Amino acid sequence: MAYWLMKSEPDELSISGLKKLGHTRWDGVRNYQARNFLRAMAVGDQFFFYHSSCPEPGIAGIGKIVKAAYPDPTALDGKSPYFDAKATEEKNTWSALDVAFVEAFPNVLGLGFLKQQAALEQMPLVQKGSRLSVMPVTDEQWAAVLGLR
DNA sequence: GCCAACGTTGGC
DNA sequence: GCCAACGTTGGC
Repeated sequence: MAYWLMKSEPDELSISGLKKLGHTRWDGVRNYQARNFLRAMAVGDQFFFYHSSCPEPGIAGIGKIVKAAYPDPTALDGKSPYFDAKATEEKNTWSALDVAFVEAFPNVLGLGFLKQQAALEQMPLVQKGSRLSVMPVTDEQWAAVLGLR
């Protein structure tokens, strides 16, 4: 089993939103590096749910993968903000997967706080200029974050 | 709203 | 294949 971190704008989907839904499709990823990580995810893998572009950016909880990557339907949907004119039914570059709620942290672990943790300094998340929205998390980093809850 | 940093596009 | 211009991300 592998560990990951995925960013979401809470206005779009927050950890409490995922809790209410139970499970949902994770779609709209339009970056090749992030997409390749999506495709590497297996059913049962867990991920830190990160809130981005909001008043309190940080890790807000945990989710898990319940269905491995498949072609992202939003790329073919002209009404979707994630529509990609170059994508077709036969050749859809983009991937989505299904995730489920696991846990909401009692408090969001803020980005500033995470940056203070020596155990996390290798994470792209805390590195200057990094905009990667899906990234792997090592066993050690996973355990370190769990210890901060 | 600002802006640094990055990824993508497209002319050459 | 280079690289300038542009668009986007995301923290502040």
